[in-house]
Amino acid sequence: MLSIGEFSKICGVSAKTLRYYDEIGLIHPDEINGDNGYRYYSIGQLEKMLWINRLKAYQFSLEEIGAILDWEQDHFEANIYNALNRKRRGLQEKLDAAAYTLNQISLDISNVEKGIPIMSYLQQIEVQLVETVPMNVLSIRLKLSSDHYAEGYGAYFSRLYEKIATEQLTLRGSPMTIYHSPEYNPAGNDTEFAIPVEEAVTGTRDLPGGLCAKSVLKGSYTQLTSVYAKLSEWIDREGYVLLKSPYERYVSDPHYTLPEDRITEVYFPVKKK
Amino acid sequence: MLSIGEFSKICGVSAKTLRYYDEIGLIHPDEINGDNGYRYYSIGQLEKMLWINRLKAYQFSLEEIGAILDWEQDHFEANIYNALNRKRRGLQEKLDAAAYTLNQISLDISNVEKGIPIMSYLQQIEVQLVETVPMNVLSIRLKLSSDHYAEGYGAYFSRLYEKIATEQLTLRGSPMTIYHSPEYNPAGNDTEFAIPVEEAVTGTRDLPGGLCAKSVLKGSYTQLTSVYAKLSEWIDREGYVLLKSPYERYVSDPHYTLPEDRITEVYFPVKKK
DNA sequence: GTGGACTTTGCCCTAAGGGGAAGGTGTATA
DNA sequence: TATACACCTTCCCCTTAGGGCAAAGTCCAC
Repeated sequence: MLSIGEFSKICGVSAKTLRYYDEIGLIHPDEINGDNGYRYYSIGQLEKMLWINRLKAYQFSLEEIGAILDWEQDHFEANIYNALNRKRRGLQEKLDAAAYTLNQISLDISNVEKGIPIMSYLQQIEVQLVETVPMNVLSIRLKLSSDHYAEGYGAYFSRLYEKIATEQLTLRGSPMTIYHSPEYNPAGNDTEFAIPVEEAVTGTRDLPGGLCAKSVLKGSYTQLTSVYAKLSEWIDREGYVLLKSPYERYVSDPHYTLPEDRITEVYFPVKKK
Repeated sequence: MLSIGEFSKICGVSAKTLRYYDEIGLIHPDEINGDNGYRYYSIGQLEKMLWINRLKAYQFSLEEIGAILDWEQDHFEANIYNALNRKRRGLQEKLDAAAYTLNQISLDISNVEKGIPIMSYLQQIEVQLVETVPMNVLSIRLKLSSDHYAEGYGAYFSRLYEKIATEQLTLRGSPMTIYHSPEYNPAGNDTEFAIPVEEAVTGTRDLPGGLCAKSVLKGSYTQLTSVYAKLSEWIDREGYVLLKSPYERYVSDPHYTLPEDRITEVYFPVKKK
């Protein structure tokens, strides 16, 4: 039997952590001295602890790890296979995001080297005043959390496209999303996915036209808030006022376009103050 | 002026977060209504908020961001240049670690596909019983936190090598570290860096030889705890007992060897029970 | 027998907000 | 003008995965 200190040293896990894992039921010492409460771990528990460490390295939460350890033997292989694959996809996404961030920070650094102020890219965003025409759109409106936004984009637009295909409707433009939420909420925003179509059928509604401040974003969606800020600043400076929910028009399909090549139009419906 | 909800929507930051940033002094609303406490943000504050968002994306902590916002104009460029470069290095390291983890998980997945149990790699670790000879070692012993371990390795061994060079000592083997801590502690472990030399001078000590259980690790140091576990299991099964602190011998220099090609020997000084 | 090393529980703390309650306020509409 | 409802406020508790520290008890080697 190994004392908590010995077990700790062999596994590279602090004694505090081992007590915590005992508390949450992840790994209980094989034996606890009834008199003094001293924890004693068996040699055989080392492998379990290594397994926990490995799962931790794969960024499973302790709760997930607890569930994995509880899995029965019979479906273990299929379960772990699925869990590892899911986690791999998640890690890959994080890796891609990190690579993107790294690229961004490198651009900022080279700008600083050239003496270009970091936030000066805002000045490059151009705003025009346009008159949009009314449209008939097929749409779904729902609360969507921002971290599921990418999936949602695919899921809901493809549902709309499916309907357009099966009901043989006539496509009239690029897909759009309209943001109805009064404030930004990471847990879920009131979002409407819409695609312009010719026919007025159930599920379609009229999207009124009118005066809009418009900007075109070339690049990743992470830059969208900058465009929003720029548009807000512009309508304020030019004496306009936001009339209703902003919307975006996706000129390039994100499924077939690299983030840096995407073109997105942002519309702020406005009127003169 | 923008209400907290409007400001929130434009910046993509929740109202809750804005109140929190107000509380910690990161960004105060330009105006607060004295009667009802309503927060009102100016259009001009949008750019500051975008800047904060950008720094957050670069994984600066809110505390760091607060400090950056407080920097005076005169040294701003040099300061931000250094800060961004530091952060870039940090992100790159995280990226590399994530890539390594991703590779590991992929290996595990392919093992599961082949029906090989994930933890079966432990069976591949071989243990031998060896008799080590006494050595004279030049050493430094100190508390070293595990996240500074890699730097420490470089710093302390190079200090030892420098002394060997300046005092013209005779090298007698690969560098080693001896782990004296009774338990693993992420905040700092009692670690001794040692290099065998011929001459007994100040700063050297005798490293007694004796019976050892020994394993050779080929690969990244992240696998070290597995070797420790295997050695512990082995000495228990074979009826030995750990006599004193384990130590490692770095056969390949990590500066010139890729993680997957490194060779490290792990010694557990033992005696028959 | 004693000293020092080891272990126990208990309490508070972390970063960056999220959730929800209770209550006050602004404004569009009937 | 009354009202409904959307919006805003503060307050309090909760989250992850433990770390730090204190007070007290215990083990083992000399």
